[in-house]
Formats: sequence, C-alpha cells, structure tokens
Amino acid sequence: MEYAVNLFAALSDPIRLRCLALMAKEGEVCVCELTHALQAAQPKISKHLATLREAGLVTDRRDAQWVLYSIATGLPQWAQDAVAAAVRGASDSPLYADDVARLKEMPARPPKGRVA
Amino acid sequence: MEYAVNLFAALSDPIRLRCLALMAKEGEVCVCELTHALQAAQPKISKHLATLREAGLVTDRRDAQWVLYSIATGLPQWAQDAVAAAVRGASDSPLYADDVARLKEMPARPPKGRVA
DNA sequence: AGTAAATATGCTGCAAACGGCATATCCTGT
DNA sequence: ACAGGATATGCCGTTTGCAGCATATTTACT
Repeated sequence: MEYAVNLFAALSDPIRLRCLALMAKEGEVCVCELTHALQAAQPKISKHLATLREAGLVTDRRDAQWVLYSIATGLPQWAQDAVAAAVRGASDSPLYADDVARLKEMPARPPKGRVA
Repeated sequence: MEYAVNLFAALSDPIRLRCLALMAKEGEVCVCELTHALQAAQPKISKHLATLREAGLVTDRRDAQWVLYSIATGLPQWAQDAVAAAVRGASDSPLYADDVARLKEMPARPPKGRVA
C-alpha cells in the first residue's frame, strides 16, 4: 500500500508531471532541456527529478556532462498504467504544448543518440 | 494540469486508496462500513471521503441514515484509467485483504439495494 | 419531543512538501 | 591545472496535509 501511495504522491506535482510528459514524448531528456522547457530553476528541476527517481518512476544515465532521464521500465503493470494515464492527463494541459514548443526551439540542444 | 495534480494527490493516501478499493469491490459502501473495515476513526474516514469527493473521484448519495459512496463515473478516460490502476495497486496490499475480511464479518451491516 | 445512531465539520498541533538560494560535485576543453 | 557548464545537494522559511478531538447536523425510532 505504501508503495502505491508513494507512486501517486510522486505524480501529484505539476513540475513532475510536465517532466514525465516530455520524457514520454522525447524518450530521453537531460536536465538542462527540462530547465529550459519548463522555464524553472535548475535546482528545482533536479530535486523533482530526484523525487521521481526515488519513487522508481524514472531512470537516469550519465552521458558526458549531461544526465539523461527517461521513464522507468519494469514497473508493475498497474504502475505503468498509472504513469501512462498521468502522461495523458498532463498532455491535455496547454502548459504541455508550451513546454514542447520551447524545447523544440531550444538553442544548443545537447546531441542525442550518442550512446545506447 | 492542476486537475491532474489534484487527482493524483487524492490518490496518494493509504486511507483513500483502501476506501476506493472497497468501493470498487462492493459498488457502494457507507461510512460506517468503511470505518469498521479500516478500523479507523469515523471523522478521519469522513474527511478522507470529502477529499475524494472534492477531487471528483467519488459520488455520495443518502439512503436513510446512511450515506453511500461509490466511484464516480463520467471522468475523462485517462482519469478512469488512473483510478483503475490505483485500485489494482491497492488491492495488492495485505491491508486490502484484511479490510475485505473485516467488512465481510461486520455485524449489523446496513441493508443493500434498497434504492436504485 | 427526546434519544441514539450515522455522518460531517471546525479547531489545533505536528510533520512533510515545496520554493529559493547558496554551494558542492562532476565533466569537458584548453 | 584551470575555467566553465551541467547537475546535485544542503539549508531555511513558508505552506500544506494529516491526525485527534470535540461538536454540529441529520435521520430513525418510540
């Protein structure tokens, strides 16, 4: 029960939902991309990503100076369904469209697909 | 976005998840049944049910001296999926089995199906 | 009308969550 | 070795959520 509670608590924050929605769309995103897309302070983003990581919802991997985050796999089916529903719900918001637009026009976007 | 945040916040409490799981199983349950099944104080249950009601996740209807709660219908599809996932996640817990057992053996259980 | 059961609400204290800021760590290029 | 960009973490003040208790409200029964 506490596992489920922690999972839904991790989903109950606008910054975290917006990060998850971008990860769902992009596959992998680094912290500076999220910082730029959401127009939020970097420590704020980092701490919310830590919350998602501790809840087991995302995985991070280092690639050069960047840390790339993506939605975790291998969760229980109901948890995957919950995350998918959260992403769909978050994508309904106009905030999400703005985030996507800002990410698209981000200058000096870190290179993608360097390492598998 | 705030709508989604409120929904997941409503799902991030053990009492509320257990109530939802029992509603999913029973269809409708009254406050005294939840109080008995969860072995929690009545004001505590009532306040958590108010939280669920304000989040739009449950509907209540009065039947004589009882107020019967059930999972709301007509939510956006992603929200229904989220609730269904929450119920499945909550049902994984041994707490849920205990709640079901206590409800089954509850003495003087209020009559069901009196009004449609 | 009066009592008892069922339910809801108000109040208070405490603990957890969040934002902002400063700072530490890690990596890259020179 | 140094400088700068990217990321993480610690601290602090404020807010939010929750538990516990008392109390109000509604309903049924006599």
